[in-house]
Amino acid sequence: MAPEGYHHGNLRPALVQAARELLADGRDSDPSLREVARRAGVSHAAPYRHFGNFAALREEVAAAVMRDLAAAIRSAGRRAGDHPEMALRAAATAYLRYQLSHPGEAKQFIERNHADIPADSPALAAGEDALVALGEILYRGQQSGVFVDTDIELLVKTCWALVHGVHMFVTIGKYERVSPAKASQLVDPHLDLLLSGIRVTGAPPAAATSK
Amino acid sequence: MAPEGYHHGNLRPALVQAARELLADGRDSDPSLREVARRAGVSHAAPYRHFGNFAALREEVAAAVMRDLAAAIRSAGRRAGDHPEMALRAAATAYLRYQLSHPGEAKQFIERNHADIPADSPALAAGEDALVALGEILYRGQQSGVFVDTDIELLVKTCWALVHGVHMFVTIGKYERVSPAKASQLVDPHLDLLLSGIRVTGAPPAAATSK
DNA sequence: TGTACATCAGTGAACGCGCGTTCACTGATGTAC
DNA sequence: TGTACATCAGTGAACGCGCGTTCACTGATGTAC
Repeated sequence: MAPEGYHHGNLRPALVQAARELLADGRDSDPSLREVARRAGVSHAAPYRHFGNFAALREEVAAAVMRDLAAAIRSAGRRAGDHPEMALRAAATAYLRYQLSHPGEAKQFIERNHADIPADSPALAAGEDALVALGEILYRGQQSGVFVDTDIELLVKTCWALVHGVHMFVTIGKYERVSPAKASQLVDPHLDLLLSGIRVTGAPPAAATSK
Repeated sequence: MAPEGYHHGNLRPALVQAARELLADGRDSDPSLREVARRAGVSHAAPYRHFGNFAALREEVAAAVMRDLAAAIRSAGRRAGDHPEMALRAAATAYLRYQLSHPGEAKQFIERNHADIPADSPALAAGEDALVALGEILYRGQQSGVFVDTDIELLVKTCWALVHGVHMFVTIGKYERVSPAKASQLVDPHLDLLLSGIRVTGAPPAAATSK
């Protein structure tokens, strides 16, 4: 991959890549700077030639991961064709497929408190972009009368929550870990439910007063 | 709270309580054994009188938290009355209200990989109980024809994912953190959507063939 | 083409830190007489 | 009621560890002449 020797030549991206691999390996905790350096085959002081501190390295990892995730969602939606429902399914599947293909990589960055992240963070922007990509699909669906005409933010968050939750059930072991190619098999039944609703058609909504 | 002096007299539960408070305080990371002991006003060797190691203390914390969460969900569903939809709303609200009242407490235990937990773990059982409580509500709704008659596991996971996701949006700052009393205001719009579906009634489902 | 030298990406030792755990101890408690 | 003593919940010092960061260094690279 990269030339060996005293001068690595390509250390900065190699460190980011090493960190991503470690995230995938270690199911739980964050890799340390020293682990990342070890993985990249370099002394633990070497990263300081390329990053001011470990936080900067982590931030670059976050940005790379979130950009990849956002791109996966966006391009899946694009490839899916004109029907908004198919695009939604494709985007949802792309999210889960990314998570399955890159286990442990994105989770912590998706769930980071935005208040802890500088407003100009590329990772934050990429995360926002992923939501926007989903939002565009849903908005298109609203415009063409396929999706209900409620608050688009509510719609986006509902869909995101659903897919995020499906993956969570995989990570905690309540869904069997399937190959990324089969991501849609996990997601589709949930989407069916969300698309058509869980209340039986014709059944009366609950009275707003109770208790 | 507990008698002061050389002998604490009530240290075991005090340590669990201290750990829970630290989870709520520290937005992100786990408290250490030494932090917990400090918080309880005791030397860092004292916990070893009551727990074999730190993992055992953490496990007891997990069990206490998950039991409280499960109880909150179950009792809310019970209090909500006969209509399954109201019970579902109550349970969902109870989940979110618990998370808002005890910020940071439950998250990591909910998301723990079950494979890492001994099968006889009380924390695991309590987490399972929370899902069962939700499942009972949904099952009752199916029996009385209010909820669609699909796989109950799918129904449970869909609802859980939704509510879990709503809370995630709070923790990452994409929903304003409201007081626990207002939990239902956050959850209800999402439930409305899930109950009635996001596909416009009468709009044709997407063709199964695309691309 | 060959040499001198500046640049700078790497090294490895050292720092101070907080961690989980152990251990010999101390002192409060409560029971036996 | 008072004393002797066993129990055991606490203490504080010590351990070895991995961490992020710093620093003086070394050696590869590439440019100037």
